[in-house]
Amino acid sequence: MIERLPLNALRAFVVAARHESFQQAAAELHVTAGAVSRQVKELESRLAFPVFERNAHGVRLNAAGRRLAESAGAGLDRLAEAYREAQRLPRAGLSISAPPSFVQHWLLPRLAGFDARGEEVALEASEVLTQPEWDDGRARLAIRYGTGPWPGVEDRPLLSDPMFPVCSPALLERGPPLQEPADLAAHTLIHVSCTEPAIPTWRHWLDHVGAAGVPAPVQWHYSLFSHALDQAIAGRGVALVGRVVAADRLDSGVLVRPFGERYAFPSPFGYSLITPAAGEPPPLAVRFIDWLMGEVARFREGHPGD
Amino acid sequence: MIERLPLNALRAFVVAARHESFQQAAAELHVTAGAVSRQVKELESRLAFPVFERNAHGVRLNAAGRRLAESAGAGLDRLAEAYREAQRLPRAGLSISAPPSFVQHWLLPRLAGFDARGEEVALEASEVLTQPEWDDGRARLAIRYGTGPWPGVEDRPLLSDPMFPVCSPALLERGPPLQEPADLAAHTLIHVSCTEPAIPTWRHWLDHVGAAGVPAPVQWHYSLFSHALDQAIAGRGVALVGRVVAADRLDSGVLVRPFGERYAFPSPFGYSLITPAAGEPPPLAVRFIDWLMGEVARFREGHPGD
DNA sequence: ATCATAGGTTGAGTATTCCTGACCCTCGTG
DNA sequence: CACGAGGGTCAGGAATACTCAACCTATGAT
Repeated sequence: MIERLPLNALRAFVVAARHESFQQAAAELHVTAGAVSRQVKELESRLAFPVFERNAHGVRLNAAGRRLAESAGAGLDRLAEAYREAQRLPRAGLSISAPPSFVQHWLLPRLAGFDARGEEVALEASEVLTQPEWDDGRARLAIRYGTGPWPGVEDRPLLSDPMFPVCSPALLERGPPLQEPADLAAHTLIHVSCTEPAIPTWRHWLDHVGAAGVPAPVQWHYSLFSHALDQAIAGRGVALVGRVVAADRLDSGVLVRPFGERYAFPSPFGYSLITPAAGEPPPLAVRFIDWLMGEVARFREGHPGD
Repeated sequence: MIERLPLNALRAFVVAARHESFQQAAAELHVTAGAVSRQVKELESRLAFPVFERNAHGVRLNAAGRRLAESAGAGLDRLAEAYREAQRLPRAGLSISAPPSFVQHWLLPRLAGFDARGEEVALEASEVLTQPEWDDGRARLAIRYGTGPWPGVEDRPLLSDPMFPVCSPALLERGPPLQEPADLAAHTLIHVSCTEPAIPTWRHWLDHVGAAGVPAPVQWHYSLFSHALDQAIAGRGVALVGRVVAADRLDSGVLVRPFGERYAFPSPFGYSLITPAAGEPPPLAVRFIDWLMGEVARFREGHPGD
């Protein structure tokens, strides 16, 4: 009988039954209300009886629908619990979650120096600036960009992240003069935006360097530092970025700081290593953390700024 | 979490786990072993760990797989039970299961005479010659073609079904002579086959009429009397059929009995009305049975042969 | 050593299912 | 009358599931 179960229709129904709303069920299932409507219709067709009473302002379970929702819901909950438990099973390997630009511009270039000794390491680029809700059984670490603190987890600050303008050498040489902050008014400004939480903007930076009266409309907004860096390298403007992701590009010369070491904004945002508050980290995680701390120390030596 | 469950993969896995065989799971699920293999692979990919140990001669659950199979299986069983219970809920209407040819050639032409009074009647053509396993909550009747008895249900014989040859009038007039059974050797024979149970064949008929020595290779086999009747009407040969489904065509003259009323084979197969052994039939079912018995009586009057 | 068989795997393509977007409906409210 | 809310459905597209065929390994028979 299992083979004949209309599983997708039953799931849509159970969620719709719980809400007594196709709209809310759709939101929970990440589909449109039309999709829920169809699935419920399909179920009613197979059962040859309705499960909802319908009227213009919504649906309500009928008696048969309620019975089915209760028992089918129990089955689905059991199934979900089984799956969740399986996901939490401990397994070999390491799972690391870190901001995409950090991964690309800081972690990956150094990661070759870490010897996983044949164990599986999963590197997950994650744009969220919140602490992760780990849901698999792999040993897990997260590197997060934010202001901290990070409640409920073990929080180890890695690197502070002062912010400053960067641009391509060509723009500096051939573009409008760029010697003082006021000169930025004649340039295209590139910014990395994030509204929640609000990372520092050009406005913050200008206020900090005493150029509060300088108008500085930003023409370009990007959600990733990677993209802002790429556009700056391409000469399309001056980007306000953090030193961690910019360091290698500055070292290599494809980006320059137009005002030299001056005018760094001491951003409250920085990178932290987050680990679960409880439990003994497995050896692979311990080795990774040791390696990471060594790289962080090396970076600090080569780029004073904390 | 329910929205993220890979339901189809979990179902394939649970069945494969029960059998510890993708082949057997495939058979139960009515798919190919390749489909089961893919679903299990998909599940393992999402969980990031294997659930089976594999070798060349088959699969075996590993410990993690066993745990998941047990709890997920419980969830699916719960879901299946909920669905089954819903299917069994009593509902208005009547469900009638009957052989396709009987429906087409006997029941439908008469059914206009039955007043359902606005209630829903579901007529299900069913080729199976076994007693039905009713699985929905509608009041249910079945008409079955067979030899009986039908254990565990209430069995009411309706019509016996002597078998005899029929052909088109044109074939009789213009074809090879067809006056005695031996003449059949010069004709194309049409037969309705069913191996389980074995309904009477031309061989049985010839033996019965004392023509055991007459060779009679059957050129055409059909699984439905409908098709055999149609081919006979089209003049493509002589069909051995039962009187119940042939009656209307004989009455209308599009088919004739080449040997007249002679040589009817008293087949042990006949039509029976089957109802559940327990429970009080609802009024609609009672009315339908009364109507059916009336039609059966009328048929018997017009076509002596019991 | 070769061949046949069994069970599982996978590439490529097709079939089926599921979903979306847009437009429609009824009902209630202002 | 207009608007909003919630559900229903057509038509088309996206995603998933499946099939078929060819492949693999291991085992047993010759």
